[in-house]
Amino acid sequence: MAAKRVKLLDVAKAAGVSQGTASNAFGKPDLVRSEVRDRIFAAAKDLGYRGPHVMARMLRTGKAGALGVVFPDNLEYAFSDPVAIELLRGIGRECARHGINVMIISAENPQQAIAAVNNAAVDAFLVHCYSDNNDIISAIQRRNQPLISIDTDIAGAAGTVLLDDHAAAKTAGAHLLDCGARKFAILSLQATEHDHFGPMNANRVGAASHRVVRERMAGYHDALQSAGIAPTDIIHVECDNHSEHSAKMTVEMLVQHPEIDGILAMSDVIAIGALDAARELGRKVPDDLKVIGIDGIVAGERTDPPLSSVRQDSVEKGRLAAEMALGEDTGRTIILETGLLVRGSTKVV
Amino acid sequence: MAAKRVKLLDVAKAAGVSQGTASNAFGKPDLVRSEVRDRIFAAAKDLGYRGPHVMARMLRTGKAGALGVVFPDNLEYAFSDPVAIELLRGIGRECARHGINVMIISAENPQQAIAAVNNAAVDAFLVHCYSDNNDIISAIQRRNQPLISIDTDIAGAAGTVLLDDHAAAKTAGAHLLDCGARKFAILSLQATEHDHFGPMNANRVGAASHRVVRERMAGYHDALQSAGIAPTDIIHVECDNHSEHSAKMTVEMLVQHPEIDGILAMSDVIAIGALDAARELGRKVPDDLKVIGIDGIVAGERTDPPLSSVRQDSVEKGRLAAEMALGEDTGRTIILETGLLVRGSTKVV
DNA sequence: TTGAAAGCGCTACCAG
DNA sequence: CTGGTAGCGCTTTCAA
Repeated sequence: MAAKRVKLLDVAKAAGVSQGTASNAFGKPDLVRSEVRDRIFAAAKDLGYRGPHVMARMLRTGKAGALGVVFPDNLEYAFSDPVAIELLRGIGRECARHGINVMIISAENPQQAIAAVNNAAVDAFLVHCYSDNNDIISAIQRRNQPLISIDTDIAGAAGTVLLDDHAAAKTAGAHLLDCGARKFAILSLQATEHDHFGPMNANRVGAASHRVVRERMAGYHDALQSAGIAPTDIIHVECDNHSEHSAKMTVEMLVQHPEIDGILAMSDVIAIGALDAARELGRKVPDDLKVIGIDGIVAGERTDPPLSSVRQDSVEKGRLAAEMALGEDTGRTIILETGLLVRGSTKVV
Repeated sequence: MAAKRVKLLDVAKAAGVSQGTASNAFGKPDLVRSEVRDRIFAAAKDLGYRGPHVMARMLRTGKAGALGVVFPDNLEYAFSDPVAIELLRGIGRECARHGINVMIISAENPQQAIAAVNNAAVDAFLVHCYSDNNDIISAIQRRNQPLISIDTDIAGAAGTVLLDDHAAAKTAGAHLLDCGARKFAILSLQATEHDHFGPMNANRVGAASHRVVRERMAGYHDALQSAGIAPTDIIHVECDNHSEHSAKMTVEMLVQHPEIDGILAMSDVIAIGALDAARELGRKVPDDLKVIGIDGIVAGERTDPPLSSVRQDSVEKGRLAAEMALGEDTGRTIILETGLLVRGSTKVV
């Protein structure tokens, strides 16, 4: 029951060596003659010593052996969004390579999240967020440890990993035009820190503070503009990043604007909801209505019809972020490639 | 750049109080007169003090403020299996309620995993595994901290959360019988520490050391036995828990045993692969062939046809495990309910 | 309320 | 290679 009792000094005494040597036997075995080492291990086993105390070692060395991962925009996001999970998979893989654990900063609300950040024994932080004006991010910065930002630019970050979101969205828009769509709707991710789900007016569209939303919006508009379609000709709807919610929004939208024949969704999760909505309304995809997402999640292979998308490699994104956090060179920004993924929701294949 | 420079003592001196009082100002504000407290905070801000040093606090208090989660059977499992992710969601939710972070123990191989366990500053471990004879588990036990086991019985655990796997499988078997299936295949999860994927002979079936496999197997056999179907009349195939793999196994199996009209899969992931295989071979589900999984994952709603299953509440399973780890009462075993989920893969609905 | 001082257990340094 | 020892930064007695 009792916590850790016997300590290194006890072992050292029992083995007739100094504490320093005992420490080396565990931490740097090569520095200790094998004969002495065996004696130390024997004494340790004898006394029931469980190995160096983790927290004491941390304090002494200043290394936590863990990377903190934070999702300031949505604290439940880590284990609910498929893209976040791919990100974590990449992070986990790279951390494993380095013998480092992954700490998920978990909290119920932003205030708790700040405390969670302050209590986390980690060597660096990986932050996935949509914008950088955020108390949680400030709290992380105050810790003065390397901070890698994913999908946003954070001033002073030790590294940044991003997509070319503008290009990705432009690709999606161009593809729908190619497929013959002419009357468009954009299903946007949440545009600012405060949600305003539902139809977006021009003000709201312009107010997007989330970098990802701003860039993708501009990319869509760019693509459509080149076909003579102005932003004011486009229906904009802000959706929560859940298929159920986007399905509901899409139903309302399609009822009110039955002329829409092309839906540009800022995430595959949102796009999948749009497909559900289309099915519910009896709209034929891709004949009547074309739908394309962004992300290229695996679930998109199994939808009915399979979802076209602009894929990104989220696993690699996470891996790179972790690599930067664990590496030396600082201040770099990596921009990942994206690519068109044509499936049944835009074209009969 | 430099690490944390100014320390509590500096702040205390600057504010003209003792270190103890300064500590209290941060940790137990109520014990310090507000006037003094303000002076301390002012000094802190002045000197650029960033708040108590996490590792030092840990060493002193012995609390890590984090729960460790380990998947000894498959270290990549955490971020790839949908059931594991639900588990993590539940764990994350409960930890958030308690202001505790979640540490995922990550490693590339079992040996590294032992090091990862030993380096993890956590207050307790949550272990999801199929069987308990495992070096990683021994390493965790050596840490002498509360250990909650999920889906297996581990001797000496501070708590255990399980399903009634026997009943769950029996339910699945009985349902397929109800639906008219008469010639069965069981797609098993990996049965022992060492994989042996492919057709299982009676020896292999009997050798299952993984508790979940043993129980589910017995449950299936039980159900079918009552219809006069002996275990020897059943085709058994051991599958990796990936749809691609189970699809391949299922194709081979159905080619060799075209008479099969009922597939009992030990997980939904495996069952989804079986559906893919059936489609590939042009078998009509559910008319020609009925398929049922276990788990009730969300993805099963979107397969073609939607997947019948015996659902479990994995989120709640994780939440309960975390609750036990964070709570006081020790040694309990919780057995969660399961329930039949009828969808299109067994019955025209 | 506040102050003084004792460690938490270890690793890294320096001397031999 | 090995021994001695300082000190990582904090919280928490215990006394005043």
